[in-house]
Amino acid sequence: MNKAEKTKQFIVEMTAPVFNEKGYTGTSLNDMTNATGLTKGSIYGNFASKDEVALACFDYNLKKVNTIIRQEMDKKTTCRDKLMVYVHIYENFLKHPFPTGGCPILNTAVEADDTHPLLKQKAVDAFLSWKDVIIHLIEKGKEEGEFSEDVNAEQTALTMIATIEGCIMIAKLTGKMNYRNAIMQSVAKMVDEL
Amino acid sequence: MNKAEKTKQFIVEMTAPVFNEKGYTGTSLNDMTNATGLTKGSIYGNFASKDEVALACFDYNLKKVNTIIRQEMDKKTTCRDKLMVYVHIYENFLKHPFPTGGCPILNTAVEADDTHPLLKQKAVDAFLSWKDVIIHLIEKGKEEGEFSEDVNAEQTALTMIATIEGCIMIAKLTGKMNYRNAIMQSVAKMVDEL
DNA sequence: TTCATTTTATACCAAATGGTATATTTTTGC
DNA sequence: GCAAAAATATACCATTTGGTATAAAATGAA
Repeated sequence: MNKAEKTKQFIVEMTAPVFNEKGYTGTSLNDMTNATGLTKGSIYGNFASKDEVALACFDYNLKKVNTIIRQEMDKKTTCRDKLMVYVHIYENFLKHPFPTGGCPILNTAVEADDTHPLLKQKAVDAFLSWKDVIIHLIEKGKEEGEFSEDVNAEQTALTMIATIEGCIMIAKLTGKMNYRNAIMQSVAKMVDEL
Repeated sequence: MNKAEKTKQFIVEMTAPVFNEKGYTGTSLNDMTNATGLTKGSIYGNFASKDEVALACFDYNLKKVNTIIRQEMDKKTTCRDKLMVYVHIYENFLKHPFPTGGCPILNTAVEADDTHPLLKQKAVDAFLSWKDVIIHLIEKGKEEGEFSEDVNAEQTALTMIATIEGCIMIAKLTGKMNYRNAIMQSVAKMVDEL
């Protein structure tokens, strides 16, 4: 990894939290120079535009979440326990190196309507792949006799994600940890009843 | 209602969808003059700042949602049917005069972190009052023997709201109506099992 | 109808925005 | 250790930002 690649990585690492907190429009080039300590020229020497940095930051933030989830899932053996990882992670996400500003999918989905199609597409892809992970876990659980055969995998996946994302929004909005715990308990019940 | 009040109302009506779609930071004074056809001077003759317009727009958008919900609820008699109103409204919200850009609570919650405290406070208040409405409906349903006594009203309210908001986010992100329907079906099941 | 008051438009402001051309420094292969 | 290449900083650019002073026009009570 040469200097340029290191700096590129550095810029992403330092600005990713800012983009996730303030959003694409809310983050200015000034914010980016402040976060990195670099100058505009330096940033534009490594990236073609603000957009390009924002896209790289989304990937970085998403990868951060996905790494945590995969790590925790690998520790579990049953499909039910693997699904429960979502509950446990969001129940005490302070213990994990979670991206500052919350879920990048939620943040991007809400901000990037028609204004930032590339960013929105990344959010769509991330959501669909998350849904697939859950669906496959449920189908595998069915095959292995862990879950009931008449569980609707896609509906369950969609509802789980919706509830978790809503939970993140509410927790961030109100700051109430017991709200978050109550909602995640419902998700746990949902997984239990599969 | 004199001219000034009419214009104020007009400005809010025309800019409310823009604020809800593009967010506070994403909406410029230019957007506001375009949406209204008025000039900056005219807008600033009726409002002290962009903030003040944004706050009025949030109230306007929220009232729009709440009016629809209250109207539909008044048509129902049982607590279960009243709770189901949320399901039916979001299942085919195209039939209702829903604010452009989706749920103002969700949009504001995600954007207004620490940057716009007044806007955030409005979102918090709106959320809490929504939660209270559901809690009261559940408690009333318990009293009237409609729901089981051991239902946790607050947990149910929180989970319902989380799922609905997550549903709105997913529907807007993917544009898939069947995703939305699947999730709302889960909410319906939740209300059914009370 | 008049005239004071309110409402709207014009023309401006400083600051911040995203971006770039160029100069300077730092790496890096030899 | 040195030149070529790459990375970074400086200084600038046009445009847009939120906002305002002031002039023009519309309104409304007498």
